Amino acid sequence: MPATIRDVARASGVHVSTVSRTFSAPHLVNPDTRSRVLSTAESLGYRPNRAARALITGRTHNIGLIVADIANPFFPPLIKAAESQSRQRDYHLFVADTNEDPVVEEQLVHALAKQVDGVLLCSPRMSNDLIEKLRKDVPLVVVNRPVEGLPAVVMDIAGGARAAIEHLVGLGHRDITLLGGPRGSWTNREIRRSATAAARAAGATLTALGPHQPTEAAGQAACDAVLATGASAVLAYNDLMAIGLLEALHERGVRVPEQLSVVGIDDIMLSRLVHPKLTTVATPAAAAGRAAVDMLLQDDQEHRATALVTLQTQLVIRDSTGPAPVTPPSVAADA
Amino acid sequence: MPATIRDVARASGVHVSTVSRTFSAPHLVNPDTRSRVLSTAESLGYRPNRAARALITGRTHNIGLIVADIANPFFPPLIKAAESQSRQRDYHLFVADTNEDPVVEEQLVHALAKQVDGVLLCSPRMSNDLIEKLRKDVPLVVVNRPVEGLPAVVMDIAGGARAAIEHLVGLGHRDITLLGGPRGSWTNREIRRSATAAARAAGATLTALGPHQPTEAAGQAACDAVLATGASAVLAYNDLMAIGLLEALHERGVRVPEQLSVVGIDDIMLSRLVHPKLTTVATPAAAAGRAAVDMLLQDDQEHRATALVTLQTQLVIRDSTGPAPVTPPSVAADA
DNA sequence: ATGAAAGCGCTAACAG
DNA sequence: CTGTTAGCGCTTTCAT
Repeated sequence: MPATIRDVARASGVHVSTVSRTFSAPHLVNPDTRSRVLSTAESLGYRPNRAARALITGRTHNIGLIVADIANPFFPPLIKAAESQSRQRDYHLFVADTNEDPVVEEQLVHALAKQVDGVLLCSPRMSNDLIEKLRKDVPLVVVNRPVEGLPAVVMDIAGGARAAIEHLVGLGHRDITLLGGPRGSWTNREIRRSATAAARAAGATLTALGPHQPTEAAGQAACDAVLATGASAVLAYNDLMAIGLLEALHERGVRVPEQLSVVGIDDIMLSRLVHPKLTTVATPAAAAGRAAVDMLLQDDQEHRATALVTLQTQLVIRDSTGPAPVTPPSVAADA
Repeated sequence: MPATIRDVARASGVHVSTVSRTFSAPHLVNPDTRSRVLSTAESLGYRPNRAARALITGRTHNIGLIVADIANPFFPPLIKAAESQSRQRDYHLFVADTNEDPVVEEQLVHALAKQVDGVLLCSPRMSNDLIEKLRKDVPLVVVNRPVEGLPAVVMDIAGGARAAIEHLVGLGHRDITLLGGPRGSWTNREIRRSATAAARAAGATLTALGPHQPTEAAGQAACDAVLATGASAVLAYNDLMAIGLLEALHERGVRVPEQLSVVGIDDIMLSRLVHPKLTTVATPAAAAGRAAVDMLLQDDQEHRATALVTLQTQLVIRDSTGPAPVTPPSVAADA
């Protein structure tokens, strides 16, 4: 039903190859012919079939984007930016959700491999070994995790976590709890490593909890465990967990930041809308989405293969952090 | 480089058509042959090329999803559900963002048309006429808007708006402001129509403001205009705007709900995390995403063409609504 | 500058 | 049940 290249050829009295060239190599065709072809194509409503083109060129002009959870507020800005950047370069974006499941992650890469020119693997939970294997099937760009010899865009999470710990120590906190994120998350390991080092350097103790799902519910559920540590401050794996914790704290009558200081990571929109406004480490999700697309589409294969882009993070101090209390919060809560 | 059907045929000593059948009509091939083919396919890492298949079958097994703004918290749950439902039925999902621009909307439908078996048009801003035209190019399912003769899934926004107004009237509010949403939104028109009727029926006045972008910033910016109406209650186009309004109100020292009651629509995750927790009309975004995919993939063309699925909404009363004050808020704010 | 012909990977009759 | 053949819509040599 839709017009094909043949219809256009017939209607404009040239051969299909000329029509083809008109679209894929316009400079190789006589201006007059070109405009004639173009106008009949226009009038027939002809649009090249990308799938057919892909069959022969090997380039689909599609990109796959795989995320752990579309509904996790960290991802939409990243997805939006990646989509926008893709389309600007005349690519379409497949979006797929793994539900935090590494097995689904692998299936998705395989399923998309033939239909895309590359896959953006965001915050993958699968092993590095598996990533190494999958890259044989399809060009990969990894987001939120460095992988040896593979293009990746990461954020300076270590710097962010350090800044957060230093901020807390500066406020007099000496016992800090780390509310850990999901198993398999590079970001989680990075936070832990960096926060531990920063705490030690400052003579503070850091108690790590987890692993946890990176959700508000998990943050809420971890409240008692957090209080049990007796710490006066918490650094959470992400804002969602921090916000869940904030809620549970509110229910239990623990005042933030008077009794307990809370720091998140990500700076999702929510963070400045909750009460108290969340102190957090801002991560440039949109920039990461754009950068990942750019890396994938970069012509220079050599350069791309080894590139590691690191995006800066920034501590945003709001109202959920304050001076360390004299009395630890678990005791205060009992009072 | 990747194995083709031909490689598999050669390696398993059968013809390509047999391999093809093994995958697309397994019951037509001898069990022994089948398992042999399957295992060599497995060992070669063969996966059917969907694009090539699409070329001949005419079915891509892809679906397009077009939304106004991926980062608008209303959409991620819808996208997630649509993606999950699609994949369960062995379809992949293209996601595209129009930035609330009707022109981009049209371009996207065209751009995706050849690559998908259908497009889910979510909260379209384009005209009905244009939708009618586009349906000639590709099967369409419209979400959040009924279109004559086209499959659509809508929410009972009218019922929700009525419930909201009745809730406010029941609290003694007599002057209500409607904080309008974007031009071109069917939902916006529906809210306005229904809220107006409900207010009239209850002997209350309703002042409509707008159009506005459906964003938090717009809600914030509209604060003064809202106060200027002298109303004691506000129904906003969506939660995002309501939350923006809440913020601005807080800055101006107007207490919610003591001085002004605020109701949102959507029940995004944010709504129960802001302070005060937002009273809102819950809309089933995830169910809509699933339903839309189901409708698109429904075998029965006849039935599909005329189907209109209406999903129920529900008023969720939280803390942003309360009894009408004696003194209107604009005066109180001045005091 | 344009035409002719081959073929990308696959499916779909049609034979056998 | 399996092989043969044709061709989906397009690009790309290779001629002309």
